[in-house]
Order: sequence, then structure tokens, then C-alpha cells
Amino acid sequence: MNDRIDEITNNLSRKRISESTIRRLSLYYRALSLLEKEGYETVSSKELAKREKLTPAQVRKDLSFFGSFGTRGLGYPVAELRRQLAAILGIDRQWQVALIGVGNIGSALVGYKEFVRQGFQIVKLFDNDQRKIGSNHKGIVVSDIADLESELKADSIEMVVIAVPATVAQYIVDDVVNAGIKAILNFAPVNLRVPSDVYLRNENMSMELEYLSFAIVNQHAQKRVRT
Amino acid sequence: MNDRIDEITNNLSRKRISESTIRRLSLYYRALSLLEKEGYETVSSKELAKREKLTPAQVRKDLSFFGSFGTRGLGYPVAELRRQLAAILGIDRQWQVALIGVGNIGSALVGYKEFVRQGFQIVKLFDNDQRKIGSNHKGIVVSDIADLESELKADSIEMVVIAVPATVAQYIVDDVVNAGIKAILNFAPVNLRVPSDVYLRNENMSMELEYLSFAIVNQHAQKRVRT
DNA sequence: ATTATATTGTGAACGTTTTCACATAAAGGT
DNA sequence: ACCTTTATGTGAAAACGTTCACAATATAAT
Ligand SMILES: NC(=O)c1ccc[n+]([C@@H]2O[C@H](COP(=O)([O-])OP(=O)(O)OC[C@H]3O[C@@H](n4cnc5c(N)ncnc54)[C@H](O)[C@@H]3O)[C@@H](O)[C@H]2O)c1
Ligand SMILES: NC(=O)c1ccc[n+]([C@@H]2O[C@H](COP(=O)([O-])OP(=O)(O)OC[C@H]3O[C@@H](n4cnc5c(N)ncnc54)[C@H](O)[C@@H]3O)[C@@H](O)[C@H]2O)c1
Repeated sequence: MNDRIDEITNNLSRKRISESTIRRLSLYYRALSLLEKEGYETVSSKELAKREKLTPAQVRKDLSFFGSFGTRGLGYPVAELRRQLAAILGIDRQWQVALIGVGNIGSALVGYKEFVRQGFQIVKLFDNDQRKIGSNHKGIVVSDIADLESELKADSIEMVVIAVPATVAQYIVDDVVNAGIKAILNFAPVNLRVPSDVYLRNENMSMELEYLSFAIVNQHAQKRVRT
Repeated sequence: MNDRIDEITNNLSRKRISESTIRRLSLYYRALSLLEKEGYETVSSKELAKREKLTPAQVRKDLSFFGSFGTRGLGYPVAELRRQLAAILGIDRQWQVALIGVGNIGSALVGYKEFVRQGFQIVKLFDNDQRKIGSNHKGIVVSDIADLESELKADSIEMVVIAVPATVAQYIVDDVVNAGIKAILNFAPVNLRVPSDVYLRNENMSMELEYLSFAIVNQHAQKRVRT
């Protein structure tokens, strides 16, 4: 499922960082941003864990992969740890992102403030619909998908969000890969083939609803785990 | 992170089913739907694995938690296994879903065909904006959030999608829980508190972008795992 | 009927992730 | 200065998830 990430290693201790740890770093980052806004100077692993429904040991172990950020007896310095996590996650900078497929979901993503705040700036839109090409969405003019490769390069785009119908997603992703993009977030419910040096993440909303459905349907089977 | 699911057990062997297995069931279901459309009668664990980038052993193990669906030497019957998975996932029926917050992301979700195909029907919309209340979105009239509890009950809604600003999401979720809803899909980037008998899933798009960012930034540290 | 081939279902081995538990150390009170 | 409290950082243990490896069993060919 996560083939590519196996090669990702940590630059401090040469230990591989698990997918779960990376995802939790995002949670810590979000919690710390809030704590900072609330005026806290320090936070304990206990409090951080409580806020993100994790265990204190988990928080400490995750952070320990990257260094020693806390003070015994005191906790972690909120602002400083937030900055450190931003650097670790690579969001202490702006990423230039292009979005392909300015439809229902694509339009919703354009101009989403939270992305910008996290360092992801959608600066380019592509579509193949003549009625959309040339039109203005939140200040960005939609480009023709035919010009994909040249325009991605011209604007030194590093990440692409795919929001086209599932039927054409593989063709689009092939073009995106050919244009040299190494990071793709895909909303189409289809398993896309990419070379092993390209990072691909899928956002699959049906999967989350199916998880809920499974949970409801199977909860009554028996109440407790019985091996 | 997934506290509630710990209680979910399988009704055949009394073994707890892991979150990863449940998520893969969705992938199998999707692959089987496609295989059926392509006219295949049977499929091997090898082929199924290839299509979803998993291992054949993983596929067989996952399915074995729920029964014996295959024939040795032949593989799995495509149509039959798809039906069985639908029953296991609880999507062999229609779920009545309400959506709260008819903004950018909420509007995109209304009328999304894939949801309906998977058994999730958004039949009710809520908002607190007077300009939106009473307006028609893809055939559904937006209700006043003030009438949440009565309307959820009147239409026997079982699942709710939350697409309101993060600042108000906790209040909304409290009301939703009070109305007796047990399954919630949340798009607001905030950790919501719900009672332990309510299933909550979060869709966090920033997290996926941050994962990509981490992957790019950390790949250069070293190319290979060196323990 | 026999043999070759394909492929499942599953215990056991293995690897990874989480949790435990405690030595270590800073801060605050007396 | 000393004691108490708080809380980190981390090896080791436990729990969990994945892969291996093979017996079991079906089909197809001869
Ligand atoms: N709408 C949702 O709620 C939702 C939810 C989850 C996933 N998705 C997935 O996201 C994708 C987009 O969904 P949507 O509802 O926004 O669909 P949509 O039809 O509204 O938008 C698709 C857009 O892609 C454009 N497009 C089509 N072919 C193209 C091509 N070859 N090159 C460039 N652009 C092209 C279309 O012109 C359109 O603007 C789909 O794969 C869908 O399954 C949608
Ligand atoms: N837009 C995106 O691309 C995107 C992506 C991921 C997550 N999200 C999250 O989804 C949520 C919605 O985002 P959006 O961009 O659609 O925002 P939006 O402002 O466009 O929509 C929010 C909607 O909620 C309604 N609302 C506000 N308070 C309400 C209340 N108390 N009761 C009922 N309705 C209320 C508003 O009237 C509005 O229609 C936010 O939490 C956002 O962070 C958005």
C-alpha cells in the first residue's frame, strides 16, 4: 500500500520513520498551532496526547525519532516545537501546487485558506473543458490541459492535485509524471500507477464512509473482543 | 487514534478485525466492481493483489477473516465475492446521510454519484446561513440548522457529514450526537470529542499534503535504510 | 486413473509499532 | 541544601500486522 515511503529515512538517526508517525506529526503540528494561539508556553506529552487522543508515550516516542525537544519536569516549548515540526514536515516554506480538474471538488479546494496557512499554495489550474479554460477562479485563470507540461515547468510546480474523473486520471497522471512532478495527491477513486520515485497519496472519501458503515453493521456481532 | 474500533469484532471467528483490513476490503470491493464490469468470472488473489498494490497473501488473509470465498486452483468468483464484501461492509443497502455546512466542500459532496453507487445517499442538507436556508442544491432544499434534531429524526438519518468551519464543528457535533447519530464523517481540521459509542472518521486533506511534503524533504537525507 | 498445475486457506515466523516502566533530570517549595 | 513533584527519553516487552510456506484441494490434460 505504501511502497515508496519505505525508503524514507530520518536524517538524525538513520532510522526509518513509519507512516503512522508522520501522520501523527501533522496532528502534533496542528495541536501546537492551537496551543500557541491559546498562549501556552509549554506543553506536556500528556496534554498533547489528550488533545489528539493518543498516549503520552506515543507522543514522546514519535518526537524522540527527531531529537530531544523537551525539558524534564517541564514539557515541550510550544512555539519552538511547532517550528521544529514545521521544518521536519517541510512546511516551513511555500509549496507551489497545481490542481487539475476544476469541477465540483477541484473548485472547492481552490482558495482553501487552510492549505495556504500550511504552506501549500494552489497557483495553477488545468482543465480540458473549453468553457472553463480562460475563466477565473479565485484569481487564477484556468489553463488548457494541453499546455500541462510547459506550464508546470514554467512555474516550477512541485506538487499536483488530481481532481479529474476516474476514467481519465491515469492518463493525466502519466502526463504529470512526464512533466517531472514527484508528489501527487489524487482524489479519483482509482489506483494509479506511478514510477517508484514519485510519491502518490490518495484521498478516498467513499472508503471512510464504508469504514463507518462496517463499524455500525459489525458492532452488534459481539460487544467485546474474545480472541 | 482509533479508540472506538477496538470493540469491533467479526461475527464468524470472534477475531478483532484491524483498521487496515477494513480499509483494504474497500479496495477489494472497488477492484471487484471493475473486474465484474470487465467481464471476469473469477479472479486470483495474485491478480487482485496486483490491481491494488498488495501481496496475494495479504488478500487471502484479509478475506479469510470472514470466510472461505475461493476455490483452490481457480480463484474467487468475482460477482459473488463482490456481493459478499458489500454485505460485510454494510453497503448492500442504502444509508441515509445528512450533510451539515453547504459551503465549498459541502456543495461538492452533494450529488456526488460515487457515494450513491456505494450506498450512501445524501438526503438532507443543513446550514445556518439565511441566504442558503430554503435554497435548492441538486434537488435538496437546505434546512435550518436550528431544526437539526427534529429533522434528523423525522428522516431517520443514520450518518452525518460535517463540513462546517472548524471553529463551530464541536458545537455541531454535540448536537448531532444528541440527536442520536452514531456515525460521523468530519471534514473540519479539528479533533472532535464524541462519546465512545459514536463512530467518528476524519478526512484531513492537509495531512496528506504534509505527508507528501515530508516525503520530498526527507528523501534526500539518505537514499536507503541503514538502521 | 494419474499426473501436472493452479491457487486457496492458514498456522507459524517474522517484522513493525505501541506500550510499559524506569532512570534521569529540571523546577518549586520548605 | 534537600526533598517532592513533574515529566522527558528510551531500552525492553508486549501487541499487532504482514509475509512465508505448505498442506489441501480443485481443474485440466493425457
Ligand atoms: N465531488 C465529490 O464530492 C468527490 C468526492 C470524492 C472524490 N471525487 C472524485 O474527484 C474527481 C472529480 O470529481 P468532481 O465531482 O469534481 O467531478 P467534475 O466532473 O465536477 O469535475 C471534473 C473536472 O475535470 C475536468 N476534466 C475532465 N477530463 C479532463 C482532462 N482530460 N483533463 C483535464 N480536465 C479534465 C472536467 O472538465 C471537470 O471540470 C472524480 O474522480 C471524483 O470521483 C469527487
Ligand atoms: N474547502 C476545502 O477545500 C476544504 C478542504 C478540506 C477541509 N475543509 C474543511 O471543511 C469545512 C468547510 O470548509 P468550506 O471551505 O466548505 O467552508 P465554507 O465557509 O465554504 O462552508 C462552511 C459552511 O458552513 C456553514 N455554517 C457555518 N456555521 C454553521 C453552523 N453553526 N451551522 C450550520 N452551518 C454553518 C456556512 O454557512 C457555510 O455554508 C471547514 O472546516 C474546512 O476547514 C475544507
